[in-house]
Amino acid sequence: MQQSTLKKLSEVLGISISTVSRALKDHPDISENTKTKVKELATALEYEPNNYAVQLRTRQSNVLGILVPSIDNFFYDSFIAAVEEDARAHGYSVMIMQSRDKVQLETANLHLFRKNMVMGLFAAVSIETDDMAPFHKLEEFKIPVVFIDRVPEVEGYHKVCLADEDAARIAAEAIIEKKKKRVFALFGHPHLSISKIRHASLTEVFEKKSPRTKLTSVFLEGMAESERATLEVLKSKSKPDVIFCMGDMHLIGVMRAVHKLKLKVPDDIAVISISNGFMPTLYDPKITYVETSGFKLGKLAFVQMLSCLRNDVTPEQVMLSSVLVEGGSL
Amino acid sequence: MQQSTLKKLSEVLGISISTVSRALKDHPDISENTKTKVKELATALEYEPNNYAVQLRTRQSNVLGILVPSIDNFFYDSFIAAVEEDARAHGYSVMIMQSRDKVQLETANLHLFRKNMVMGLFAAVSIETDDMAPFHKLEEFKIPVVFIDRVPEVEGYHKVCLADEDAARIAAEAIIEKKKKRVFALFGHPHLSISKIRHASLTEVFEKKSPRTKLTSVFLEGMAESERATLEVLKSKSKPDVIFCMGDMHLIGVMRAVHKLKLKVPDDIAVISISNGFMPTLYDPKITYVETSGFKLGKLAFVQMLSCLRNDVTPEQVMLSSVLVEGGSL
DNA sequence: TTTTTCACCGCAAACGTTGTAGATTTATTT
DNA sequence: AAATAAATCTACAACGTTTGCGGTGAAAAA
Repeated sequence: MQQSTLKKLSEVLGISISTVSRALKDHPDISENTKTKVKELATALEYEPNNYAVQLRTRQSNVLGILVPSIDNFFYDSFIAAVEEDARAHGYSVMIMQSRDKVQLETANLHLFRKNMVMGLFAAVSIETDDMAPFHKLEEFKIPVVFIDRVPEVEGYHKVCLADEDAARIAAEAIIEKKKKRVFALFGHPHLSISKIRHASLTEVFEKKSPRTKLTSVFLEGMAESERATLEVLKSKSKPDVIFCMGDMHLIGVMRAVHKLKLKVPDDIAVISISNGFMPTLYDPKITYVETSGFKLGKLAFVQMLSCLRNDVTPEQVMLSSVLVEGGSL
Repeated sequence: MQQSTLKKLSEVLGISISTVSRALKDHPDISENTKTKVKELATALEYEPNNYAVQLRTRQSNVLGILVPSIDNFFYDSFIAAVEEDARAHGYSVMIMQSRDKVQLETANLHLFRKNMVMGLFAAVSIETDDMAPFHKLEEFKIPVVFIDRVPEVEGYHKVCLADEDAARIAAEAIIEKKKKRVFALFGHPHLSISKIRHASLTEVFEKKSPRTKLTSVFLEGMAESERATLEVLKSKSKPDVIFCMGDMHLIGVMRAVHKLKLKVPDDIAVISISNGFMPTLYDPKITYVETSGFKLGKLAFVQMLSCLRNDVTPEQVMLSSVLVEGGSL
């Protein structure tokens, strides 16, 4: 089975290729008569413009890139789902790549994005990322980059992120409200701004509003580490009365530790997390969390991308506000 | 900033475009001398072949399509992660689309895949899918389709799926082993072969090996439905002593119901599930499950795809065997 | 010396599309 | 009727690659 091409259509109708092309695009130069004839044949022969030829000619790929640490992640997959949905609706395709938190893979993927001439890129930086040069390279090629969630700390980039400061503040205030005094807080990799900001905000709120609260912070990745650290601290004599989790992975680890020690939530130990919203509902009682929706972030990032593509003047940074969802674990 | 092209390289070196092209591909016609000169300049000028031009010329897109009901799904996202990984390693890109379980979207996406000339497609059919014609269309264009997980029931397709029959059998035998007598089993949409097969297998094992077991089966989608149904049956007088869940979503719903009624697992009620392996570890005690790894399925599907692409003779259907992972909920 | 052989390289035609500029026909004006 | 204007269409050259085939020069064989 062969592809239909403009040439084929033109041969059948006995008119030139350019006329066919224009007829299909409703060019004013073409008479209504031939337009309808062309269009009819086009649908009959299931003509589809060859994307690759179009792109070669117009240098418009209509592909958007998404670079995330990993696809199989509660937060990023809902982000992707959101972007994919909107992209499709606007005639874009998406090309997804994973950095697996390796800067080497990240660079390789950026390279691929450039090679495939994506028209724009959504990116969450890897943990290892230090040098922004590979990203700059894209901008040299006029490919706008919108950073999401894990954004670079320095200025000069488009960023769409969660209101990290806010989220941590809300959590801190909820903890203070409940008169908890010994907080154990788990954060992600200290290299990420997202961790730093949340940590700084949490610390600050306690210092200002409840200076007598004892806050112990740890920075670690993944659920296994979180479980280990939590077990340790829960068995120590300065046992906390509330645990704050920066993300789902921390929460899972924490809850495993809590289960292992047969502690009751929230009586023996209170728990609060920042989360996409799914994980917290799996426990009993449901975990109280500050919502940070990947889906909403995707929607927001997409409008930002659109205005970048249109070369609109855009705010450099937009934030997605957060809200406290009470579960019963605090 | 401009793209480097063969033309540019050829102009700098004062040789023809074709020589440059061949030099970069180690064509035997080209002398070592010019080869090295060309290659050096190419790296210096960061030459990258224009994908779209290559594809236009060679009609090889090196893109593989993945069509799943949704990306934000424990099973499919690990499947995607696996395929993406292997694809990248073999020089393919992947293009991911979601059917959202709507046949209309599915068809539209198949169309897009064709338009983008993917070289092969991994597909899990939507719940609504009845007519296989849109898939046939792809094969008319010589695009091999490898169905995964949710595969069509009829013959004549490449299928890579979980050993559904096996998985259900293993679960049934585990239940019999524990001398449970009143089974409440939740399955997915009755339209999907995956539901039918698992249901048939479970039923058969009980009939053969433990005819006195009372099995109540329901077919429903999603966690809310599962929760509702479970609550109902747990409150009824013929309360089951074990609940079988066909998938993670069922499990979550079931566990919510169990939590609501403050039942103890496994003493008040035992639970067993078929799962990717992540969800079951979140509960306390961990849920006993029959493992069905999306990641492994992805790896398996990829080799199947490779042999399809090579036009090897291939088994029509390959299965991924399952294994019981004991948690403590049974 | 002439012929053959080879290693090396260039020409030119595709792939399917779009845009510019010009060609043809038809309608309108003088 | 001739000249101008408008409507409709066509030719052609790109975009960057790949590839069959033909051409060059020099070395090897005659």
